Amino acid sequence: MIKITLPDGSVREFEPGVTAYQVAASISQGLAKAVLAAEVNGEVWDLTRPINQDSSLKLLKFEDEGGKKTFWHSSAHLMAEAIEEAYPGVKFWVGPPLDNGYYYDIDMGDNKLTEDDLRSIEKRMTELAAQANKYIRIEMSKDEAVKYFTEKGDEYKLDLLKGLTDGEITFYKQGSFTDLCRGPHIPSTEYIKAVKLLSIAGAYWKGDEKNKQLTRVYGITFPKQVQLDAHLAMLEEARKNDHRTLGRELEIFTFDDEVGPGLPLWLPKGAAIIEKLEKLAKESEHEQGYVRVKTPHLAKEALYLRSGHLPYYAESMFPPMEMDGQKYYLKAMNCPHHHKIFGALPKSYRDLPMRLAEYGTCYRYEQSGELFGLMRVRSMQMNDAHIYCTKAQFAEEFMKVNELYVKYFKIFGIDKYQMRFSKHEPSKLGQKYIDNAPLWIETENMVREVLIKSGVPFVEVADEAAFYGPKIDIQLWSAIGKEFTIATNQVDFAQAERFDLTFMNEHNEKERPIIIHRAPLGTHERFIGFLLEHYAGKFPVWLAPEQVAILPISDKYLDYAKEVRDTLRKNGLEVTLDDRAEKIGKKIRDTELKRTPYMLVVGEKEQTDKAVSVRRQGQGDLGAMGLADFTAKILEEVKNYL
RNA sequence: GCCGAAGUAGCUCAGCUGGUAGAGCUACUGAUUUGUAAUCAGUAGGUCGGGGGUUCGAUUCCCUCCUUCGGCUCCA
Repeated sequence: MIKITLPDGSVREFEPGVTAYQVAASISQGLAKAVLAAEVNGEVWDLTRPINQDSSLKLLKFEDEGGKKTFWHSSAHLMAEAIEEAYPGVKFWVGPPLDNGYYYDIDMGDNKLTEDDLRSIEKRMTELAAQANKYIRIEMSKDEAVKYFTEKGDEYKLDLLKGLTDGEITFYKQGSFTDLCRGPHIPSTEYIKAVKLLSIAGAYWKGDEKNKQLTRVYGITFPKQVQLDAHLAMLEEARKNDHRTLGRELEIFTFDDEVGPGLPLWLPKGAAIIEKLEKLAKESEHEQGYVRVKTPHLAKEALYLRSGHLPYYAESMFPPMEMDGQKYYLKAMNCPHHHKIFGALPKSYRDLPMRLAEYGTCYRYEQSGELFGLMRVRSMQMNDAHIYCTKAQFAEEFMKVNELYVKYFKIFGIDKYQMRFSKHEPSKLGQKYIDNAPLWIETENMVREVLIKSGVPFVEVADEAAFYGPKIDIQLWSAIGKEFTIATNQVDFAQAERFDLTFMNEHNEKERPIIIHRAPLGTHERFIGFLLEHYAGKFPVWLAPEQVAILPISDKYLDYAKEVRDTLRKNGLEVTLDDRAEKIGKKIRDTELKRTPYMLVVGEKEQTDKAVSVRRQGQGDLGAMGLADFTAKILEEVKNYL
């Protein structure tokens, strides 16, 4: 007998060779029906795989992460079966589960998939699922596997086999489809009741754009139709919170064909938000001893040759324009200009740390396919600053930048983010990264030490650094689940030398500063795009582009309404007056939809009492209040970033 | 840039297999003077993304360019 330990700590005894399914069945029939896979000693297994020794066991249902992943992985195989059946001879690369569904990368040969084809594949998948075919695990030696795929002429699976050794090669078969696969899988296709294929896309083989492009089909499945319906409804709902939709509805920004792709136009309300963000940043930076500078939007080629951007970054820059026999580039970043400012006057160690800040506008030639609303644009204004400091000051300066992040994220109520320590990739020195291995290692160690000391959780990722040094990126997710770097904090050990930047130290010797590039609020474009989604358009009072709307009951009270408006405006608030000849219900409805935080209803009573009837967006009527009291209340909220 | 899809009024969308376009909201005008999520009536608004082709005739079919969307690659 072997001992099976369940997550609640209870131990049950079984004959060796017992399967997780049998364990589930011994507990209850209902459980046995719902369970999809099992975690055996921390590893996800097929339900039908025999367990031969004492083990810990966790039964995974669809609701469990591992169960879901297994379910979708098996669904990918089911889709592959339907596709192979309809298009014999197509070759399959990989078909992994995702957080929401799965995909399979396929070399379709000369076949092309259309949306209509997806519908018929879906239909066939449902039919195949109903056949209740079992997913059968087959162990195979490497020689056998190589032979199988050589005969099949499948170079993709042969390529996968290269990385595998004997003993770890398994195949899975369901119905007519057999695939090289490590598994695990659900017991049978009959669990898959609801199928939706979401999209067709091209995906480069192994993610390298020099390779052939395969056809990637995205899909999602569920054990119940109602779950699929709910999922699709949720996607629909998420689309309503997409910053592109909200940006249009709330009149924040627009794009125009004649201005150009990726070049957003900020409408007055968008500009109002920008003003407030800048105010916050400028005040915060001022407190931390930053000084502000201003630099032009272009510069001669020589500047970017010196900075190293041209060799490493040219593809992302707009092509140069010729003037007076010189090439000029639109700036893709502010640092070279700032370095020139640092270098313009001799510096002493007493001047350091020197923190040069600018909301500089940069232009980057993003590939057309990458443009994405405000999140990925070609002109952007960065919450930029460069800190020039000594090695001894580095840790403290770096920590202070982190403090800024934390302060900002608290104000904005951002709690779901990931701090990513982006490192270089040694094999790409001299191509993607400046060729100085020891300096990379030294700097990365320095950054890691500071990060560990700061106690903020972070992940390390290779091959994500800037060309001049490692960086800390803050990753956030958009309403529709796209991941973005919102903020960045970069260490630069290369440019001080390239620009020959020095300061005189205490011993009357010239020394190079370390440079920190930092942009805690990223760019206005991406940050406001993110905020739109984060707040679902309901900006807090301090940040709202329209903070108060005054809604007179009728035009008899317009004079008083104007008085209220002017009083609030004198206090620096963004106020509008709805003087349309509409009924109050209509005015309220329209203002609610604009997400204006405060509505002030004014009529006979308010005029007599010098008062306002306050209505909070999303909350309803808060009752009447003296105008002076309301002004004090809202100013207090603004002051506290509420 | 690559693979796939789409582009009709300011917005959301309708327009069967080719016979030069329609609704709701918005805007404007008038009436209504209104008390916490839509008052009524009228008016205006589109070289159907641009260009070219096929056709007696193109929003509809074909080509091409532009833009947008879903991905890939890339990135703040």
